[in-house]
Amino acid sequence: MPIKDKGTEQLIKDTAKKIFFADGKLHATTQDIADAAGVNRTLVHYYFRSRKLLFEQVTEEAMNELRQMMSDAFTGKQPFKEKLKKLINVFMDQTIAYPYRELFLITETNRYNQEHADQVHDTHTKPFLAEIKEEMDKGNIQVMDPRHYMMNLFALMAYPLLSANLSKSFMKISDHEYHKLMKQRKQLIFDMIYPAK
Amino acid sequence: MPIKDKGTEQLIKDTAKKIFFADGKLHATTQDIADAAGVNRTLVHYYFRSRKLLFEQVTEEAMNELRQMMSDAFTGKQPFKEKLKKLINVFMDQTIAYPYRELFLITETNRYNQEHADQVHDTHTKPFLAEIKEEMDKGNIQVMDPRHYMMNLFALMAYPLLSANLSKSFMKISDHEYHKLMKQRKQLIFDMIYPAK
DNA sequence: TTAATGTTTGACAACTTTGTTAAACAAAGA
DNA sequence: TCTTTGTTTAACAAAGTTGTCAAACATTAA
Repeated sequence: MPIKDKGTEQLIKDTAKKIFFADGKLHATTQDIADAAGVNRTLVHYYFRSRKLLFEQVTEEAMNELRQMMSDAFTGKQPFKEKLKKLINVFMDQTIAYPYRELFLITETNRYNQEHADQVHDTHTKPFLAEIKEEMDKGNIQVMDPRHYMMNLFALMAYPLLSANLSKSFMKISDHEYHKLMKQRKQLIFDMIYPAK
Repeated sequence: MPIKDKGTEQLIKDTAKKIFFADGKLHATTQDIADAAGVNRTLVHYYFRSRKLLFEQVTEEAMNELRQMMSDAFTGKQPFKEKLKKLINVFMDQTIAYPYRELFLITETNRYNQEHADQVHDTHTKPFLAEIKEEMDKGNIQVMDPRHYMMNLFALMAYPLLSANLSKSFMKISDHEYHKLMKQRKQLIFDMIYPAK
């Protein structure tokens, strides 16, 4: 009995992620994905049954990665400052590799009148917000609604990479220069969001 | 001779903008647009010749709006602080009305291997960056690469509205509450980016 | 009223994209 | 070897999307 080959299935999924999350080609067809993966398009249907199911699986896994990142960064007993550093480090690395991941999630939920958009089931955000609140009470960070603090953090991390092409055009920055700027942002964001006293 | 009717043409364009920029439905077809506008799909071709030309026109106008906003906010002799307030006010209002406008521009340029993505021809960004630099020299705002400052500003304004559905899910915020948070952000962003001494 | 011009519609053609099927192929156990 | 099971392919079918056309309709000038 032949071993069920995980190779091709994984290849298709990884290629789809590359096209959606890294290249930002949200309008890619199953043919585009198959071509990029170097396989026959029928295999997409063989492994995933339909385009929609492939999309759902990719979406689901991207959501899990997001949750996992939150969980990894915010469990354990290190001080808030260290957790924050870790979060920025991991999320920025992910966003550099996959700048359009959130964009994909957003457009996919917008696509079908956000029926099942609400069931996210994340258990780590609440403790995160609570820790932010504590840190404000301690006087370590600027006082505001912790939800604003969280939005600011993710905005500063995600948006410049998301809008890279637009920003490069407007500010006339070369690819090389832009990359250099992005590398500086981990530290810069930390300093903005957790200022030295 | 009948007057060339600008009504229907404008209606189609406005509807397209509503679907793309406000609803974030980037995969909308010409049929979707025609239905939403309540007109026959053939009219889309009558007025715009092809789907691609409609898209290009919508893209072009969105880019012009962005440039216009920069120009409006950054010409004149008011102090930097006032210009900044004005920019935040106008851009936030635009982004609340059209949260997905930039997202549309980004995905459309990603779609066709960014051939003509570079020709933005914006003349207001450079003076803007220069004014930021001046303000840093005066000690009024935190010293960093002015381009980072600009990216931070736009990130803080655009991202929370862009990712509203995602944020609402993760933080379990209702539509009503989210709207309230967004209204607070004009002031909050100004305070972050131009802190009182 | 009639002619001219612009607008709107439905029917149809062309093309693209998705999904299905049967057959060929490959690997491994009996 | 032969059978079984899983994998890959090409051909085809179905659906969706875009684009064209001729005819109907509306408005205004002559």
